[in-house]
Amino acid sequence: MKYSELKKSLKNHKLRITDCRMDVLEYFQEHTKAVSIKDLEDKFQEYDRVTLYRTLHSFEENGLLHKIPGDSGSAVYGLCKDCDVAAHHHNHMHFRCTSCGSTECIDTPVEIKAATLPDNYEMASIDVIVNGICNQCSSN
Amino acid sequence: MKYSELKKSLKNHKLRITDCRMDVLEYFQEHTKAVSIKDLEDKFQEYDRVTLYRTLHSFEENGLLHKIPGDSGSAVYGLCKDCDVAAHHHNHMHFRCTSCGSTECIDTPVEIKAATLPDNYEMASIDVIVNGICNQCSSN
DNA sequence: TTATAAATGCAACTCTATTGCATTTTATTT
DNA sequence: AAATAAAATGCAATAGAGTTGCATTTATAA
Ligand SMILES: [Mn+2]
Ligand SMILES: [Mn+2]
Ligand SMILES: [Zn+2]
Ligand SMILES: [Zn+2]
Repeated sequence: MKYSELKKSLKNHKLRITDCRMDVLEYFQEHTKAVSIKDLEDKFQEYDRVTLYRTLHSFEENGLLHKIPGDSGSAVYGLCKDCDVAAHHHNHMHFRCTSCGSTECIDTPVEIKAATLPDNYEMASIDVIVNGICNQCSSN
Repeated sequence: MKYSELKKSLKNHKLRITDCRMDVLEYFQEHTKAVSIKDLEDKFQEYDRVTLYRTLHSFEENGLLHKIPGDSGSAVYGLCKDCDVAAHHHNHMHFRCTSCGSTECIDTPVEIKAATLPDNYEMASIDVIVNGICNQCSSN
């Protein structure tokens, strides 16, 4: 993605333009799989760990990234499609490969039927995580 | 649950009978909400933290407990219904209350239609996490 | 260009979880 | 009941993920 587009994206999400943010956003654009803080630390050794953490937080806060639930360990993040500063709104699911450990957003729309909850439970949102073997791993 | 029942349950799952395991298993039986290591540390100060961790691991390994995916922070565990040493098999969903932070297993069966995945992705299992307000919080 | 607010780097710190090893306990065999 | 082998426990040290405070630098707007 072009430099000017990245910049516009940051501005649209009310974020100041900094080297770190530009580089991290570009990195996300270039990768289909979800990204961990570890990935960023390895890739961007010129930035402090804390700055990378704060970059992820500001991106999440302002609707550029969403945190993807995982069993534990390190959190992973995926690019948002249509979220903004005001609110996140997602309806896609996530795929976690048990072979290579990668996680990715799956955009093929899935009908998630409103869950049947017991009385007095109010649903706000739903996360669906599919576990299995990803395309890359299944072809090896 | 009776002492003899707890004991039988441990034996059925190929686990040796120890004080810590008996107490922890009983604790899980008495609680409907998912339990964190923090809960156990607070409750069972007579056992070392490491022992509690190892208890959770052995229970998970042997089909007594399942780990419930969470955004991050500390892991939580729920009692298994019909799992054994050989394998876990779950088809229930989890409810996470955004007000009190609790997580619990929801047993009302939910039709989770096989997700439409892109080519060459193989699904093995699926986790559904519903976020919202739990019954206790909604009545306050 | 200057002023203000925000972002960064660094060090220290907290919290969660794991590992190694000596000791104790459990289950099994005699 | 006593001896044995295997497993569980406690303790200390270590590792890893993430956060906080503060001085310095940078981005934006006046
Ligand atoms: Mn996603
Ligand atoms: Mn459950
Ligand atoms: Zn894979
Ligand atoms: Zn609640």
